[in-house]
Amino acid sequence: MNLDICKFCSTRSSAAEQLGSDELDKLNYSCVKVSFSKGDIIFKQNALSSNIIYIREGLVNIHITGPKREQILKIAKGPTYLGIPTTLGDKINHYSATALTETEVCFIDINTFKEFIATNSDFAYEIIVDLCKNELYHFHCCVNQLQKQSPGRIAEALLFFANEIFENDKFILPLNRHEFGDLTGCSRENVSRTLTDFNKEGLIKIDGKKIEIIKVDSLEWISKNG
Amino acid sequence: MNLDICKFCSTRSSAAEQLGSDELDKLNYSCVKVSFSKGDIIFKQNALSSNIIYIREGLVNIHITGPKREQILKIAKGPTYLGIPTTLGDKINHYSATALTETEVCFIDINTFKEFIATNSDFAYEIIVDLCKNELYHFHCCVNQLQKQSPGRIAEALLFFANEIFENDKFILPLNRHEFGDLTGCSRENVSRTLTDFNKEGLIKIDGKKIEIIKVDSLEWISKNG
DNA sequence: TTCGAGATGTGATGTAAATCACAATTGTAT
DNA sequence: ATACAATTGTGATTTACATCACATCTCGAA
Repeated sequence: MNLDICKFCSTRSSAAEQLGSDELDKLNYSCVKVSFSKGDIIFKQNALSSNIIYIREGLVNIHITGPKREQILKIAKGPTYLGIPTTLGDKINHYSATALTETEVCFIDINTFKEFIATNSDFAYEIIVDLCKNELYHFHCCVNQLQKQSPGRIAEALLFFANEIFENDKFILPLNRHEFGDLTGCSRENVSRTLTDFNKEGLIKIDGKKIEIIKVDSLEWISKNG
Repeated sequence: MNLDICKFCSTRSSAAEQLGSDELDKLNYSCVKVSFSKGDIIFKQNALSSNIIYIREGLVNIHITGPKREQILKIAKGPTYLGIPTTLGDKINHYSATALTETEVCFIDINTFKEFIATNSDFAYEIIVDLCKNELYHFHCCVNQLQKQSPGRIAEALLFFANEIFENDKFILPLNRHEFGDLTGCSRENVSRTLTDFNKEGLIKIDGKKIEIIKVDSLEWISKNG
């Protein structure tokens, strides 16, 4: 698999041939590639950050410490950028990022990034569209969480994993029941109960973390109207 | 008051002197200024859009139709841009915008906007930071709505109006109780009750829509921990 | 294998807040 | 002013869901 899709990595490698080692060091510093294992913290809420994060490959849990419990804001899936608003803005991470799978990450220096934006308007456009997706997600999230009751939110989360993350009706949930509750705004117990209900009604099949969506339409209905 | 702060309006007026009337028409079309009265719909959810909206002056209610009730996502305050992700993305409005006060709006043609981004990287940067603010707001919103109970959400909304919108502890709420509930995810009755509670406890003073924040600290505490 | 810790399922109970119901108040047009 | 509609306040009832409590299951370490 070719993971060398980071714009800054490619820039570096093509430019490297014509550069002396001092300049090469400087450029190396502008994009550093790091691997994370499941459970590793990529960056922490409230910490200072001067890098843009490019998730090359892997699933990442984006979460914050809420007044009562940990709140999962979203599950990010590579390839995607993280921390652009933070790093362009007040430089303080407004959320934590934790690897849910083996994850390949590029840390891109802010100045390198800014230069790239300035000389490449298509890229700026691409980023804005990417941020757009986030914005839409959050609009979704807000309505979802506010108005639907728990079965609706849980159904939506299941469809989200099937459609957006795994692109498959059969998948292994990368969260435990507690974390699934942190994502959907439910208690651990409520998640359990609702999943077994869905199971009994034949909407899904569960075997621990292995989940199979059976009746997509019914789940979609619950997600929209439940 | 000088309202001519729209980048595209200024471009037009300075360029206009050297242009023939055909070219002028074309440029006029690229940025159209419109006034809205209180209650007017600026654009509607699900409608097609090929314009970026620049709110020059005024308060705008950003809302969507949820499964159960209308949901207010945020109160936008000019000067600010709206619809950038929409117009760069799938061109369908993902929310409605309704004027809460007299509002001055520029409708900017997408091509004009794109050209401007391409030739002005500072501007792209500015927009990304602006979108960033939105993203942060929504993170806030999500945790807020999910984990706090209603007094906390209502306290936060009151502080939001005082600090962000009116920059004054005394203000006239631009929403009725029902709409205030749509913003905070509460029923009309719950908003009433909570506000009278706050009033009785001396945290605020209410006279219909006139609200005065008395004990900021207490409200902040409730907003954070309530 | 056995053990034990963490994860999960499930019933009983408590509670925040929606809903229902109606009264009181305010605003608005005639 | 009068009438009527919309908004707001407040009590009573209902309900979704959290919390509590405890049983069961899973899985890794000894």
